[in-house]
Amino acid sequence: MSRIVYSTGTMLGESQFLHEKIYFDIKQKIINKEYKFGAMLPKEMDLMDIYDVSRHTIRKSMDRLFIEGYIYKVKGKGTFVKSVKADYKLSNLSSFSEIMDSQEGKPNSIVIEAREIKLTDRIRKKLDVGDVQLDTCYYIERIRRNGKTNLCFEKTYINKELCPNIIDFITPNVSTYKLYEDKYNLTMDNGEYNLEAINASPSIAKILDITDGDAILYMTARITIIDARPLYFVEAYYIGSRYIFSTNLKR
Amino acid sequence: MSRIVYSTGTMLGESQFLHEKIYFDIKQKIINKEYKFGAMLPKEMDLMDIYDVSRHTIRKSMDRLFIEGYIYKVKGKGTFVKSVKADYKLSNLSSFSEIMDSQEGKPNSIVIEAREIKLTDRIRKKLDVGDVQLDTCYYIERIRRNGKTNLCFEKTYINKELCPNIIDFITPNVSTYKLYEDKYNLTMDNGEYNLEAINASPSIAKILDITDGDAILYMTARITIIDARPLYFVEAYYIGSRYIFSTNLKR
DNA sequence: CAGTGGTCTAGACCACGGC
DNA sequence: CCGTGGTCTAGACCACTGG
Repeated sequence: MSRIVYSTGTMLGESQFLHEKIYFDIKQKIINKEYKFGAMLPKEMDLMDIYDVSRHTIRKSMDRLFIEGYIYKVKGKGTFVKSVKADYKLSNLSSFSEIMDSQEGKPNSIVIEAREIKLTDRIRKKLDVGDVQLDTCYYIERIRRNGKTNLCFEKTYINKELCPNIIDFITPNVSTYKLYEDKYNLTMDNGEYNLEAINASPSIAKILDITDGDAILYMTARITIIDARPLYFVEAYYIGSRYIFSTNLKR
Repeated sequence: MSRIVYSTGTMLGESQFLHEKIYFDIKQKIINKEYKFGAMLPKEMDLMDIYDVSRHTIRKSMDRLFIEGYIYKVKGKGTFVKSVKADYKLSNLSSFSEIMDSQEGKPNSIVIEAREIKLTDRIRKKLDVGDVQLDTCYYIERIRRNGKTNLCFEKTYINKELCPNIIDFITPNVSTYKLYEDKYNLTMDNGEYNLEAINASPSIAKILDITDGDAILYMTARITIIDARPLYFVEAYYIGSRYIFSTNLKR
């Protein structure tokens, strides 16, 4: 059994766990082309010797590399590096990416409104768990911008149960994301997204300072926490010519 | 150690593997509310007795239930059923879902064109692996419909290397999906999707029989096979008022 | 403190691919 | 046939939770 020899160069991550260290190390080697596209990785037995760990630990590292799209396996043959760059990590919950170079102008937002409102049936369906009866929720209306360019108009409906008094902390450029995580210790877990194309109505056009009928990417999403309780529901009107939604879907 | 007692009722799936049988069984019990929303599952030790298997096998079943969003775990406390229905299985590669009730009219398509074309630089970038030099690809132009209603106009660029002569098998309602899988034994693995909203150009409007300027959901996607080689690149113009794109993104 | 899930080991047998 | 990854077992120790 040899000693552990990890890749040199930029470290991708640290971990206290063997399987995660090995995952980072092999990922590093794939990125550094020490393991080239299409090539076969050392077989599990060899990796056991290389890292001086059990087979289970090797396989756990490989599982993660597989899920993230770096390798694939063929039973009876071996484990191979995918022939093209791949990182299937889903463009996480903040998955809208700007077309425009964000070199000039920083992302910022204008809060138009932040208050408690009565729930409509439509929104209640999105925020309700079933047994709890919600009457009100927090409502935030914002324009998101890049520098002085409008990007989208956004309405957010927040589950009051999960983050009481959150509107008291809302300021123009506060990250609601950070509020959820730090102030309320909530971890966002899943988002159900819907996207469609619509023509801007006169009122939306006015808010976004665009022309009536311009193409709008209308997105709704319900974001939930770890036990699947809805944290918030958001509807957003993205100016079509300024945003692209990107994602990876596996199999 | 007791004997295995599986759920009765509708079977969700069969498997030769213990971990998969247990996965199906627990999923069944969650759906049947034998394990209720928010409730704690039996601890791993108990599940080992219930199913008469080792801890590793139990944990493998639980891993899958976790990935698909049925359960969550809290270290030191236990494993719990998510409080709301959840199935995170990504709305797989055919993830466009119709708004319109598909009760009337069946999905069908009109092939406008199917031939071999020279690659432009733009398409080559999407289909190239790097070392191989592609000169041509297969090109298919289609209108997808539901009954007599147009849904989208679609241009597909297919990697010739992976499925030679595929255009000879293209007929109006053939499933290209099935061709890839059955005729060429290719398994689609991943898709990188981009979505944006645009106003219909005069030419697109004419093809889809809509009005100039109507909102269009313009989607491009590159679909790859297991070793990450691109199988095809597609660009599609979905009539905004008739389609919604839905997906789940985790964390 | 006891109880839970998370990590890790050492080993066995099987299924599939290719020679 | 051999070599590969896939399944499964039996057991150990650790880290976090809660009373």
